[in-house]
Amino acid sequence: MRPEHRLLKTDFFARPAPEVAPDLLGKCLVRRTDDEEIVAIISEAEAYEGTEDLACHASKGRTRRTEVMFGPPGRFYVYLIYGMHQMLNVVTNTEDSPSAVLIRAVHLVSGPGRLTRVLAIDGTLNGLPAVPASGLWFEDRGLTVPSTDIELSPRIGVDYAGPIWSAMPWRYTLARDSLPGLTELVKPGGRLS
DNA sequence: GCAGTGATCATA
DNA sequence: ATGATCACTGCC
Repeated sequence: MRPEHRLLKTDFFARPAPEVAPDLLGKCLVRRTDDEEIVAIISEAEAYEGTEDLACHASKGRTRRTEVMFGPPGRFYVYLIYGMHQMLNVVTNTEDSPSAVLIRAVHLVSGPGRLTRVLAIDGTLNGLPAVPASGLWFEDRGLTVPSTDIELSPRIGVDYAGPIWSAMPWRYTLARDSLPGLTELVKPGGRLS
């Protein structure tokens, strides 16, 4: 990791999910396995905040699955959905407010299920801290996303949470127009690579 | 529009 | 033990 590739540390994640999620847009998700290192620019994220938020798994209480969200921020919350797709979240806020941000899309990959497949993410990462030693972490590579490039909309697939929580505009998407310029920056040979 | 696929959790 | 419920994707 080069000096200007700043690892996002615990304090970045120790805030409410609706603050962390938009700040993650334009940040990099870096995956290192034995073979390779893959860098992906986060282009879509959703906030799941606390026990009040009926769309948040933590609203069901503290169970074996949700245990990670009740722990310290900056750890991965990975779970399997529909028997097929691994979902990648990073735990946010404090232990008083179990919350997480779902990484929904990265540039050139769409959908939170496809991105975990591409990045070789599965449950073995669940509960691990987002640091290089885990093989998966977040970096600030100097890209700044103006707030005008961030689109807000309701979270996907959470109608069961009722009218209030399902309508909450906690899905943050990087506007399509702002993407091409951003990828140039992290390509091999690009200014920031 | 809906099948596929399996962990998880409440109910018993 | 059993069954319902999924923060999804791809093919019809």
